[in-house]
Amino acid sequence: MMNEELSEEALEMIANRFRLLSDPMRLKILHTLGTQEMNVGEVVAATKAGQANVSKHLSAMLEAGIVSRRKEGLNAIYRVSDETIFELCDVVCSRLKEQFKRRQNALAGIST
Amino acid sequence: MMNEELSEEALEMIANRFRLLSDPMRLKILHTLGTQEMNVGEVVAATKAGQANVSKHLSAMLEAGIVSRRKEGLNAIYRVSDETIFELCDVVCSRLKEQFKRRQNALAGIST
DNA sequence: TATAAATATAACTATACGGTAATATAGTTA
DNA sequence: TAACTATATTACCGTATAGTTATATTTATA
Repeated sequence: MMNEELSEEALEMIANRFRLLSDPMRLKILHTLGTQEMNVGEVVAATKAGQANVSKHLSAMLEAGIVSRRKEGLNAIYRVSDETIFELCDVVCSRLKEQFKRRQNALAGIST
Repeated sequence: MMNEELSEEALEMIANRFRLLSDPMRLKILHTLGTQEMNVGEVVAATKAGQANVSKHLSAMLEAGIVSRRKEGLNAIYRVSDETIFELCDVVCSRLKEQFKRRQNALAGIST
């Protein structure tokens, strides 16, 4: 039950999902989008990143099914379509906080 | 409450944590370790990867606090010290399954 | 002390990836 | 149709990263 074999292919798919989350700019875009819909220009403005850069990141996340897109006139309107993203970030964030707190406590007894 | 500012530094720390999980070999090592303790040689044998490669990956994850190490004679014995790793992988895995099922259903009505 | 074994580190290579500038592609409006 | 706007794509560059080979380091043993 526990130690199922994980195929190389499965490992790569999981790794690829994590890889999409392993870039600060993509995290910033996702955090900027949050639960709203935004067009590319709005994301560009909010993140202060280049248009091509934002577009490329959004395309990558679209292909992975992390965001979805709809067109409205000239605008491409994106939203986060995979809510588990936020769950993943929350888990990581909590863990990091915990970890730093533990390290801080480990240093608490040292005299300056 | 929801849309807190996330500093560049925080974004990078979170991204770095995801980056460590974004490599199939590291995932394989973590999955191999599971809840057991193993020395480097055992991990090398189980993963069929190079010794230097495994050692380097373990070092990176050690520094990040994902695994811990203890020495016993000649051996370096590692174990996963961050259980949230498995939680993260589970969430991703479930999401991927769901996503593929949805795509499969979307194609169900097409005549071959 | 010399040798062997387990692990870590350094140096190197090939590749992947992020950012940017320039250009292409729609879609809109005059 | 021509000019304009929003977005996407291409080409390129610099850097980061995974894997490998060779070597260093550490500990045990003859």
